[in-house]
Amino acid sequence: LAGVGGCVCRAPIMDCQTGRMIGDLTIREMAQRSGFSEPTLRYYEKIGLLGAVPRDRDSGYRRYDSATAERVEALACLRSSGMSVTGMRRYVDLLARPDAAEELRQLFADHADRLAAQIERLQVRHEYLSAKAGLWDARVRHDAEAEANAVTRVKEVLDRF
Amino acid sequence: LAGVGGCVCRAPIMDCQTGRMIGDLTIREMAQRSGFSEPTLRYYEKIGLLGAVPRDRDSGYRRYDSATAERVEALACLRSSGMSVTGMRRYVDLLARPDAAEELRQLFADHADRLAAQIERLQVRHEYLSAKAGLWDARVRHDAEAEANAVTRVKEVLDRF
DNA sequence: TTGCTCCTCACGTCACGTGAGGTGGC
DNA sequence: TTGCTCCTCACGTCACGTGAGGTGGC
Repeated sequence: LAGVGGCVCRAPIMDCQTGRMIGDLTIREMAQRSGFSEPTLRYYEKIGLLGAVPRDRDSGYRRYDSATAERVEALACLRSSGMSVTGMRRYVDLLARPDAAEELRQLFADHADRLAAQIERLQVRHEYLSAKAGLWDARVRHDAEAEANAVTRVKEVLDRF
Repeated sequence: LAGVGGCVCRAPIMDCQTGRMIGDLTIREMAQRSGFSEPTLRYYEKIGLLGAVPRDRDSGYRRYDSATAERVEALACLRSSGMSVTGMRRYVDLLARPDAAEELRQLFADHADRLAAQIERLQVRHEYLSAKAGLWDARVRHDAEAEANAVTRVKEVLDRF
């Protein structure tokens, strides 16, 4: 993609080298970008979360265009904030409705809040893990004072759960 | 528990009102503290992750003492940083060995790093979700300028994945 | 020919969730 | 008696993962 330069048009354009539309992604690329595995992408398509994913004329292979890729990335954010597949299906259904802007706003705002709360919990857990690492480090070094301090630190973190 | 006050001893002591050892937790309390569901706690016990959970003499109900509760909380931190059940079993096995301090230090340090990386990714996803909420908010308000700004913001966040 | 990526379809797996049927103290 | 929490055990479910068997361009 780098070095193509000079193209300022927005319409899809063919890459002379690969014959693929520039910007379209293979399933492997889509998996890496989104964090979903390849089987998961096929699974989501099968159960109707992605609609019709475009295919390469010749090979029949999936080609994720920018619209599909955008949807996949939105789903990845919702999934990683703890939304179930049922919840994602609800999102996709809303997208198909022309009058659902307010519901969509609400859905994203809710999930942003949920994710923020989850991040806070994970930060406490992170402090716990590093306190535990410190504790075992003190034990490895046979440093009784550091161990006592680490024990105190672990207990303090536990109280924050 | 509040109002018991005045007790500075460390040994378990019986609560006159409930007949339970002070500090011991029911399965419901353990579930709330750890974030695991009750079935999950029973499941983990069944597959050997918790060893022998103490039982109430009379009722036969589970009573999570402080040692068990500490283990459950450690497992909760490892689980929420993405460790599999197999990984948690490895942790439990290390705990049983007297010479595994270095491995345990490494295990916690690794998982602290992993969790830190995960938190960073989630923060980007959070920005994406709130940018999307802003986008749909602009659409609800029919504010074309805000919508254009929101589109830009969403694209900027996407580039950070 | 080898190696690589992709395909479909069926079955397997992981980590629980649920529900039936039952107990024991206020 | 009712309501509440807890129990065991079997089966169900969710969200994929894996593996067999096959294709198509370098």
